[in-house]
Amino acid sequence: MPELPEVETVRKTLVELVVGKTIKEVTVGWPKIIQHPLEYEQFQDALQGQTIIDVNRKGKFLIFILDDYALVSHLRMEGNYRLKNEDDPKDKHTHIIFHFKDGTELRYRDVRKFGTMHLFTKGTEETVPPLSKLGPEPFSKSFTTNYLKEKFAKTERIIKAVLLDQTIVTGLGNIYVDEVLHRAEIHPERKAKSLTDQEIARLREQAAATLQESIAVGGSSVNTYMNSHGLTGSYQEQLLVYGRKGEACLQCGEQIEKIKAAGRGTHFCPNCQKI
DNA sequence: TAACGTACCTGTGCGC
DNA sequence: TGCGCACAGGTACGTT
Repeated sequence: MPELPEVETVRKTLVELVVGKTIKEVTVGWPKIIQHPLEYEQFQDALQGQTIIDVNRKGKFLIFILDDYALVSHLRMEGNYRLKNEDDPKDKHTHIIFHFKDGTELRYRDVRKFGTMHLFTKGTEETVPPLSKLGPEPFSKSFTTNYLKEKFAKTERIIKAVLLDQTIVTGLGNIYVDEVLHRAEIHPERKAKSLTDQEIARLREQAAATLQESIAVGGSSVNTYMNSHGLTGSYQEQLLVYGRKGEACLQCGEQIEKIKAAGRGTHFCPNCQKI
């Protein structure tokens, strides 16, 4: 499932593949993916003749910058983009196709149809949801120990739930939250407000480091994620706890456990991460 | 208002 | 072998 490092990898490849291309028309096979405007025909009409100027990212959202619009795309669980020629065979899970004037097309494929797209007038996209609700990214200047301390003090939730909350910190998903908590030696079911200053500092540091290390190797490729070249990342080889239930902890040798926390499958080492 | 539960989806894996 | 069910998970929205 794409989290911040995977989305960043997709963004980089999209910049190489589609910047400068002009959209001839758009095919929408599953209208529910288009969240804004409400009528998908308006989405199709607006995109006709638009050239892709850049591809940005905020948290796990991709932002296609066009002449007059910004297309905000979330891949959710299994969404991915592939650049194809118009005569290449179609796949049954391809739901949106951006046909370019040069005969190529950008295909949005999403087995579970969870992904979303919002089209806004350029310049307004950051002022409305979903982007306006996002908190800072783990490597932004505003993501400080004091910022976290303030947020944690105001909630009764466990740390796992708080780190998954994109309004607190954007970019972490289930995999990286487990990894960051293990690296910071914090039990996922600890109340966020119970963390010491030292633990919060460790958490902040590990969140930034984990994501940066993953971006450097192209993200992780758990399950079905692929970037737009059809290539996979390699960070999954460095995962310390996620998907390793019953295996030995690489730090201490204790068996990795899997529980349900914040409604999500949660992996941790009961020895390194004591409650 | 905060926190929790559920819906959205489909492929996969497991048990019977 | 084949069927049916539980599970996976990010976010929005409804409920408590």
